[in-house]
Amino acid sequence: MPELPEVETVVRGLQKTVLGRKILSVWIGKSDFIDNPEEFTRLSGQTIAHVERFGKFMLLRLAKGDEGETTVSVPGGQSVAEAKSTVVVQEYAASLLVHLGMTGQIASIDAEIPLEKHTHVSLALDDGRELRYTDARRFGRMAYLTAELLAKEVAGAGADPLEVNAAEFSQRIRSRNSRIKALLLDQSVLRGVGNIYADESLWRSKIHPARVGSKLTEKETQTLRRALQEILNRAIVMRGSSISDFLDANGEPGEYQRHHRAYGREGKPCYRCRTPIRRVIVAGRSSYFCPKCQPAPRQRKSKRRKVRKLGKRSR
DNA sequence: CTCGATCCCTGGACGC
DNA sequence: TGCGTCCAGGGATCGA
Repeated sequence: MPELPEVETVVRGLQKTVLGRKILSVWIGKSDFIDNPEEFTRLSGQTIAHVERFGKFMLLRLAKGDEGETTVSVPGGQSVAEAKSTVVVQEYAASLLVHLGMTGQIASIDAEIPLEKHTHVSLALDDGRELRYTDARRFGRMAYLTAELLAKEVAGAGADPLEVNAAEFSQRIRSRNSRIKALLLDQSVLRGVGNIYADESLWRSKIHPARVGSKLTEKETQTLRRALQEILNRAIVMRGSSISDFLDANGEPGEYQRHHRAYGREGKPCYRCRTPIRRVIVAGRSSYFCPKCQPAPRQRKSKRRKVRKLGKRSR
């Protein structure tokens, strides 16, 4: 499932293959995962001026006509190179947003190659290739966004886990009464973390997934932050995790799945203490953890039990 | 605010 | 061989 490292890997691939390419025409198959398929005709004639990642989203920034990225005007006299490093760039009139969901793949493919069964969008490019989006389960999402819509889209997003500093991370986690697993998965807390890297970072920092954010110590919180960043960075280097069917923009699988220490390892020995890894559902998601290294929190609110007992008695 | 449940969707695993 | 069932999960949504 594409999370931050997988999306980053795909983005880097696209930067090598589609940057500066002009979109000549648009083909759409099934469109129920597209916000506004009728707007996609606007893609024709536009040039892919920039490709970036925002959490688990990919943003293909578009420039009108034949202008390449080097001729895009940037407000405030910033150079394009500088603008790239800012978190949210707004100088492009429109962007194509792509979310890979569970099974989405996007890649530049030779136009001669027949469409795959679950290819739903194909953009003909000016180099004889096609930028194709393929997604069997259609849990992904695409949208043609004006600068205004993009601003709305990005408004409530959480911090980038790779850039967030100690103070902000602490504030975002320790101010909440949700379980840490839920917080890590919440894209309005941190953008880009999914089930795999949440479990991996919790295992690494020896924190049980059902611990409550506000009850983590500052030390634990910072250990978690460092673990998360190290794991994400390492996973990016390894081109992501290929479980199920993740492939990068070149159709290559990643390697990081070989380094998973918790995710998907139910019943297998913990790499630290040999205790069998367990799987529980937390925040509605499978959560893999070591019951010895990651001690469970003491009973969460006994509110339910108390209310019931007292209620019966007093009424 | 926080929770769990439900839905979306299809391929793959599993049981018979 | 084939069919039915269950499960996976990111995110939206809804009721408690």
